[in-house]
Amino acid sequence: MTKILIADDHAMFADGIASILEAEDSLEVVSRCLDGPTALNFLESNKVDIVLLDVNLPGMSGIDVCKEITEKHKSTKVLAISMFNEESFVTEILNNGAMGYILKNTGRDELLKAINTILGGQSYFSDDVTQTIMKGLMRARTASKQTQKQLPKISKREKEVLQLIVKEFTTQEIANELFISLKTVESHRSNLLAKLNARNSAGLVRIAMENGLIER
Amino acid sequence: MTKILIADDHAMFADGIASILEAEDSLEVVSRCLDGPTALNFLESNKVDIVLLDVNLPGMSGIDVCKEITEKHKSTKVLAISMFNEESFVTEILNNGAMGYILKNTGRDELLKAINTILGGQSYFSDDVTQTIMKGLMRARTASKQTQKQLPKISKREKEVLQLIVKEFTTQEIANELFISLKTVESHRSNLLAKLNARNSAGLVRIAMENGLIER
DNA sequence: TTGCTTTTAAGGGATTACCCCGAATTTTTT
DNA sequence: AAAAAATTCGGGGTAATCCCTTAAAAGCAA
Repeated sequence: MTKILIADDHAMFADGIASILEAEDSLEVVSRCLDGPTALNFLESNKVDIVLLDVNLPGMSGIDVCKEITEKHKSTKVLAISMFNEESFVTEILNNGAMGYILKNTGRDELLKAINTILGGQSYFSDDVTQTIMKGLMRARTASKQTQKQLPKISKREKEVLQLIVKEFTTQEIANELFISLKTVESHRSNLLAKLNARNSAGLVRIAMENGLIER
Repeated sequence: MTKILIADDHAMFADGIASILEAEDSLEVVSRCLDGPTALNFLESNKVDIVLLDVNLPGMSGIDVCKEITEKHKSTKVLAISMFNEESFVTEILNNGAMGYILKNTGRDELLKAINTILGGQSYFSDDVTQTIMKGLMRARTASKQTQKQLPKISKREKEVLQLIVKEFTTQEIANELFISLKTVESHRSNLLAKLNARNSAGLVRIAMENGLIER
C-alpha cells in the first residue's frame, strides 16, 4: 500500500485529489495538510511514500518544505503540484529534491501516471512543464554561446596551461608536464591573465569553468 | 521563399523529405548533399535559411558540420535529424548550435511544424527527444546532489573567505573586507585546503564552483 | 561547571606566484 | 615578404601563498 500525503492550502483541490487517489486500491491518502509546517510535523512520526506538494503554499514556501522533506526523509518522494507553469518555480523546486512537477489542470489519468512513475524512481513532468524547461535550457545554451563568443581567443598552448592550472598543478609541475621552462609557463599564465581579464589564478579557474574551457 | 538544404547520406530518405517539402509553396529545397564537406561548400556561395542535417553523417560528423555552419553563417538555422534518440548525440549537437532535433520517424506534419518553429527563432524537439533530455537532466541533478553531500562541513567564516577567493580578492583585500588580520585569512584558507583536499587556491575555486558554494 | 572540540585569530619562515622588463624563434596572417 | 601572433626563455623583485605552530573564544557534551 502506497502512503500519500497531500500538502495544499486549497481544501477543495486537496479533496479532489484525495477522491481520485482513494478510488485506487493500491493508494492510501494518510493525511492532508494545509501548510508546510503541519506536513513536516506529520512526517516526523509517520512514514510516507510520496508527498503531493503545492509549490505556492502560504507562509513557508513549498520550495523550503520540499528541501526539508528530501533532506530528512530520504525514502519519501515529492511530486510538486502548481497552478503556474513558471520556469523559476520548476527549476527551484527541482533543485530542492522534487522528482516531478505537474500542473493543477492535470487530469486523473496523468496524475496517477505521474505518481506511479515517481514511485518507480523516475522523474515525471507534464508536457507543458517540459516545454517550459526546454525553452529555458535553450535560452541558457544560446546565451552562454554568446558570452563565449566575446572571449578573446586562447592559443592552443595557453589552453593547455590553463587546463593544468585548473587541475591544481603548480607552475613547476606544468613546466615538467609540457617539457617547457618554468619561465615559459609563467609567461603563458601572464598572457592568460591579461586576455581573460583576471587578477589571479582563481579568476582563471572561474572563467575557465564558466566557459567550458576544461577537458576538451 | 524559405531556402532549405538537406544534408543526409541516405538518398532515399533525403528524397522523401524533399518531396514533402516541395509540396509546400513557401519552401524550396535548394540542394541535397550526401556529406558534410559538400554541404559546407554549397553554403559558401549560397544563402540558405535552414539546413536539415543528419547527425550521423559518414566521414565528417554532423556535429562538426553543424558547428561550422552556425559559426560561419549566423543567419542559417540547423535542424538536426537522426535515427537515434541518444542523449549524447542530442546534447552534443545542441552544444554546437543546432536549434532543434527530430527523429527520422517523424511524420510530415511534425516536420513542417519543426521547420516553421525554428524559422520563427524558437527551438523544436520531438516529444521522445524531450523526454530523453529531461531524463538526463534529472540524472545530472540528482548526481550532483549526491556529490555535494560528501563534502566536509565548512564553517561560516571559511565560506565567506572561500567566496571572496572565488571573486579574485587578494588575501589583503579579504582581510579588509572581513575586518580580520591577513594572517587569519591565510589560516582560513589553509584550513579550507585541508578540508576540501585541495592543493592551492585554484583547487578551492574549482571545488567551490562544482559544489555550488558560491553566492548563496 | 568542567572538559572537549571547533572556530576564529595570528605570527614566523619558506615557497610560490605574480609582475615588469626584455628578447629570440617559430608560426600564422596579411 | 612583411606584419602579427604564438611560443620560448631569462633576471630580478614584490606580493601572495603555503606550512607549521600557538592561542583565545565559542559551542557542545557529560
